[in-house]
Amino acid sequence: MKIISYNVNGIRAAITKGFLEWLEQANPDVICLQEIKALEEQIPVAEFEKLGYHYNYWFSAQKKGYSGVAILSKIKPKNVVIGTGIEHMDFEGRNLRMDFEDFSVMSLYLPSGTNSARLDHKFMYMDDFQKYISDLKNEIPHLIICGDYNICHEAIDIHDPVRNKTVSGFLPEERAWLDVFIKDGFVDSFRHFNKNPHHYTWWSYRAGARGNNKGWRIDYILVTKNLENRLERALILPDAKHSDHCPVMIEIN
DNA sequence: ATGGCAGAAGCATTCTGA
Repeated sequence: MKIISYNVNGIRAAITKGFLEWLEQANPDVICLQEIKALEEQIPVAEFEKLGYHYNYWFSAQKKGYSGVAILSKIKPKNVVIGTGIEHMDFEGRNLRMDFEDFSVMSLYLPSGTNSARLDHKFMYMDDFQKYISDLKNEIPHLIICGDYNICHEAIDIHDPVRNKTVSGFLPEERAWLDVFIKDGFVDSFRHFNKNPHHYTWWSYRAGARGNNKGWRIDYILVTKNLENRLERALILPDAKHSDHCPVMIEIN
């Protein structure tokens, strides 16, 4: 089973850049999207149906054109959960889950900390998300959390760890949170197979950052440890260029 | 230390991103 996670930075803009053709080629069974920046009625959902994605769920933010996540699946889920049930984590459309026979797949868009108010919100989200997942693992022991965590884990996950140590996304407190979150029961699927530096999933649009590979690795597919021995592959797909992020992928048996 | 680019709303410019 192939699972992809992709922050598309606006699904409509991504489609104008060939996202649908890419999706047909990549052909995942399940794709988790973040930053769809659209309401369901603004999205050409029939195009996804044509590609075999018959189980599509879109969770938009209350604010038009902002944030929002989705999961598209070729496989019928047993159950779908929209949001966490906690208001401050749900009003911006950041969390969606599909339960399949022997594991669940979540699409997560963790807030960014662009200013001090948003950073406070991000930390609150992180704290409550950690508790939410800690409880959820009792109910759903086999869990795959795909998404944009807006946090680089380690120094090798960013092109310039010195310059960015006071920038949200690479703050010591954010990195420590992600470190504990992972160590408390998850495997970072990409790092399970690849320990090398210079692999990123987001680049600024500015100053030729992508061409110079000055990026950050902030998109992850974390799987619970009980799924580790079922991982067959994990890749970053930097050739897909419909967004300032690129997709990440796993194959799991 | 600063700026640089892009998507979307809604129609000029503002907000947001990380």
